[in-house]
Amino acid sequence: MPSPPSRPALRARYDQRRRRVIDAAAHAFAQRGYHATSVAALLQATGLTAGGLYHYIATKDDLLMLICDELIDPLLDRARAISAAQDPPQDQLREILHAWLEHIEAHLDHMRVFQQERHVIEGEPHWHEIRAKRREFERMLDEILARAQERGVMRIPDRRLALLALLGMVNYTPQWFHPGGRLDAAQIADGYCDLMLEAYAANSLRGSESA
Amino acid sequence: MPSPPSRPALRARYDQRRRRVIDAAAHAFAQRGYHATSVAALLQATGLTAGGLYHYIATKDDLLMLICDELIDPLLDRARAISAAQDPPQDQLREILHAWLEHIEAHLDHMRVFQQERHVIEGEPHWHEIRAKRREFERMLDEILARAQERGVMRIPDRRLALLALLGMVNYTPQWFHPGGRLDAAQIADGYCDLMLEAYAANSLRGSESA
Amino acid sequence: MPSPPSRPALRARYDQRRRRVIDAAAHAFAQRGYHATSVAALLQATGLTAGGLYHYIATKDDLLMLICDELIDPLLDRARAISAAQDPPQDQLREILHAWLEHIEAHLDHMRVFQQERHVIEGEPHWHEIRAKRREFERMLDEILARAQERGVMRIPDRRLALLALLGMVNYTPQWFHPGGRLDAAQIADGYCDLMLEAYAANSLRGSESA
Amino acid sequence: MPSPPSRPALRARYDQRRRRVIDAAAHAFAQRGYHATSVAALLQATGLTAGGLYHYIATKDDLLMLICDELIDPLLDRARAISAAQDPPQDQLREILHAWLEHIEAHLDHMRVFQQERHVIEGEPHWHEIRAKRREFERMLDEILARAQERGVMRIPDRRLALLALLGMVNYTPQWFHPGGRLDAAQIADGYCDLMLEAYAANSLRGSESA
DNA sequence: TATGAATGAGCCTTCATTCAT
DNA sequence: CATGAATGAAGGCTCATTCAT
Repeated sequence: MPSPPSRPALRARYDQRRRRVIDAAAHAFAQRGYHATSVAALLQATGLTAGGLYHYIATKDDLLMLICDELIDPLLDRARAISAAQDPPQDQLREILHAWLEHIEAHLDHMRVFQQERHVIEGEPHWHEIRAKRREFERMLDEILARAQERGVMRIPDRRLALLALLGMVNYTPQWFHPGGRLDAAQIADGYCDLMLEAYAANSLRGSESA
Repeated sequence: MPSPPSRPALRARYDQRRRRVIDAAAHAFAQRGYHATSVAALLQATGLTAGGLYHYIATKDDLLMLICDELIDPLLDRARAISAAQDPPQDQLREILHAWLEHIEAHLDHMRVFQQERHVIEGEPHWHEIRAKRREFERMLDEILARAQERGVMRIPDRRLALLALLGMVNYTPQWFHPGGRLDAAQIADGYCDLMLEAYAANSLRGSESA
Repeated sequence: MPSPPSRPALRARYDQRRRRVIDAAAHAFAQRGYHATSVAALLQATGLTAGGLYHYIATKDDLLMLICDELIDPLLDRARAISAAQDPPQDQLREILHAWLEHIEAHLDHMRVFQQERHVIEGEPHWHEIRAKRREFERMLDEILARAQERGVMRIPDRRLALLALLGMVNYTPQWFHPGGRLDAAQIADGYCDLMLEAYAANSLRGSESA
Repeated sequence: MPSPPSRPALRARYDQRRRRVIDAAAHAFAQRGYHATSVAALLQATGLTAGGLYHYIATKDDLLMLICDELIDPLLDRARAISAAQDPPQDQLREILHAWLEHIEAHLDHMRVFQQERHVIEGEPHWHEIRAKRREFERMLDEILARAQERGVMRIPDRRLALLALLGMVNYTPQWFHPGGRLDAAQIADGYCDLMLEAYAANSLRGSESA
């Protein structure tokens, strides 16, 4: 893998082609799995030859990391922005879920790969960076729930479990979501948000009764 | 793979050893992943030799199917029993979640493997049987939700999404659950059950207001 | 590369076959060079298949180290014995040269490989051990020269240069020696020994004159 | 590889750059070995681009031949001159050794490559020319020894072995020589020359005694 | 019965060289 | 002239599985 060209004009073309390679790989990995996708299959999918592919990536593993990398950063940025704006926590929750599910919708293959190839990803040297970003994202979610509790908007018996339930339902989404289906990202986000807000509504009848 | 011994005394010992092989494999696959676990590693983990291992299994893939097989049937049986007994749907939901999470707790490695190695499992000829069982389980869950709706116990805006959310949170559990931790299977089951019941409570304040 | 069998009977057969592999590789490397000898060529030379070869070695590089390893130790042992026995230094020199050249004669291919593939060998992690042994051997040679000087048997203007000249002529030998030729190892050893003893004879005419 | 420019002004610049390429390659090959030095490394060392490099050479192998070619001819010319001038053979030996070791000193990298990459060089079609020149050089050395014997200046028990010993010590020199060290080319040449003259001195005491 | 040496197709990757731009 | 993306054959190596002993 030679270093990318530094001249801007060439660099742009290089980046574009590289992106195409990464997306094609994400699609193939999502479809058939990382291990079942041979480099030969990637060559066919990209139309490149063996040597050509390795202009854009260092390793088949590396390809996996590239898929994951470009996945996390943009979502993390949006989450930070939402978290920084001091909207009411229930609004923040909805916004972050919308961002998240739109991200899943936009990068469905990448998300599927990220979910499914944990063992490979965790074996990479890069892994700790990805995990750190993941944790930051989860911490922001948790803080929203905490603020909702503090402000009396939600009453959550076990916040850790609530967070894990939320992570579970969202992370499972790529496994069944298919674009153009009955539900779009926004509807799913609203569904999950309502689910959480209703479940832990501070002023629910049962909530009031048990108080 | 020679056929198992037919004399009962020998058959018992055979079955016991085979179970030990399957469990060891489940542990290794859960820890390192199916592809990263070589047959050689399995040999070391079981203390068997190459020839010895293949007395108990036909194939490495086959091992994966064995792990999955013994996983689904007992849970499916319990679910059928719960479903057949005509308890109130909210009780059925709680019972099935308890059964489910106890199953996860008891077969944590197997569950992790089942979740993580989808691509391999889906490539097996056996796969359609497993999928059929899986779908039966999900259908039973769905029917409980449907009955709860019919009887006015729950008011679910989108039952498909509610089901998928539930599947997501439970299926995600093996990824973070660790035995002897703060929460046991029963507590998690109750947490999820409450979450669902509260979220879709028919007589919630907000539910009534928005109606 | 599986670990070698521990049962003595099997171990013997294993060691014998392994030796045959190493010798065949040494021959091929000596003939065509390390890089020009593909693993496929090694397979043909040994009659093994790809997987079979890798029962005996870990790596093609490893093979090179095996060739070198078994080369140095026996000679070093003989040199130590000669060095320990406190014969007159001129006898020690002759003995060590005989041992050395017989070693070259007996392991001609290995020696050629060792001389010719320096760059590969020096890149190996094992390299520092080999270098240490090599240096010990050279130090023993140097000590013999030093003792010869001390005892007035030789008068050496520049002992370092004398040692390097000796190393040069012996190390060059594998490049032209061919078994069954006009000169055998003993004759060459004597030739080199005489060359050194005459060149630095303490009581030579010119030596005396210049003193 | 386009043909070099024919206009003299351009040709000079071309030759100069080409020389720089060859020297850089010699340095890299000497340092890391021919096979371990990729063309990419050569590009970095020279500052050229792939296309650029191939203006000056036809092939990576070709580069090796260029390194060797410019190595032998000048030394051979000097040797011929020394051989033609009918000085006493002991003076010729000294002169040729001085020329030789100065050549080594001046082209240390090239000499190292020539010594170390025998297998590659011998695979080249060009090889027979180089070998012919090499042999001519060795024949001239041998003739000097023969003349010394004829004239009674030296008494050499085995002239072939004496020649091989000399070739060995000189050819080994590039492996340990380092410019600016304790010994310069002239001192080494004298050391080797004295070594040979003393070893085979016709009128040595022991020589006379043993006769 | 139990062993472990052997199989061999297929894997990922490299790199000297070319040629459209 | 110069560029650097692309070539593609060949490389070393793996590993689930078999079977002679």
